Amino acid sequence: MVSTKGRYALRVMLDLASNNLGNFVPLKEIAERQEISKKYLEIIVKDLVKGKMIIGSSGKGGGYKLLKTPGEYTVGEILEVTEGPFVTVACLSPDAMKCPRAAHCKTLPLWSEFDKMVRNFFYSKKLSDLI
Amino acid sequence: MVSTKGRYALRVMLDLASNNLGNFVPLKEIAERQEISKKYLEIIVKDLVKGKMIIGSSGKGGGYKLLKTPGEYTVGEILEVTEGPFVTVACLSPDAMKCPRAAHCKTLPLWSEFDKMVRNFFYSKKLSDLI
DNA sequence: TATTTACCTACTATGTCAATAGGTAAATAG
DNA sequence: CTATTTACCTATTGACATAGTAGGTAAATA
Repeated sequence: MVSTKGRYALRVMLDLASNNLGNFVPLKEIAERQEISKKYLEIIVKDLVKGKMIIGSSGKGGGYKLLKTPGEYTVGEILEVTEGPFVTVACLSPDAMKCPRAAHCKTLPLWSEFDKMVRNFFYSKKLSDLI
Repeated sequence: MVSTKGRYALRVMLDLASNNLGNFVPLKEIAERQEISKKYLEIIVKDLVKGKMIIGSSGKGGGYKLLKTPGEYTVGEILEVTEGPFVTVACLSPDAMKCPRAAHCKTLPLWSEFDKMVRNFFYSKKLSDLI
């Protein structure tokens, strides 16, 4: 299940890509266009800044801006920056304790294959594919 | 994210498929073999019974039994019976209020395509593929 | 200096997950 | 007919995540 955080992040990135005239775009404008609470978006863009997806500038004339062209972003990296690593099953989480049943678990290969498919799907979609 | 409920359900079904000698298998045995709390499994098998995946019989000599051959179950139906319908994004949930942005939403087709892929993945896997 | 913007810490209501607790009803073996 | 075994039932709980809100400070510009 993809949460609002990841979905909104993608919409922010798309909004910036569409209104990308080289200028900084204030979050207020994005919030209005996307009809999402500005307060909540603050949390999300913070993650995007930390993950080097966008850059922010304070003060008058400030706002947010993409760091690369829309073709250079994948949907996968945008989602991972905001939602954490793609792990559809706890057994496959990097920080999960090693399951003693893993070696002979009949279901693990299924989850592993699924995980791989999901990752591949999102990493093969570019931000520019959605414009 | 697939929860323990769905994962355990799949393991119960596989356990029944492997110990399927036509007899009823007591939950206690399944719980011991799978190293899962019997109490928690009760909730899960209840869903499986309600979803017509298995049948239960009380009293001595009782337990649970598959209703069909392992080749006639898909992983998808087992997961849906225990975890509810496959919906990776709230916007696509059947009981979600219709989003007014849906018509011109740039991201909706992506989620829709993803959902379809997930569904197709799990419905093309048979229980017998995991034995 | 006033205004606009990002950026920061903290808080909260609601819901889901992953169980646990303590029973009742049904079926069979002796 | 009684004891045992099994499924089946309702309710509760602690921990955590989700989806925000509240109220500020710092930075940059006009």
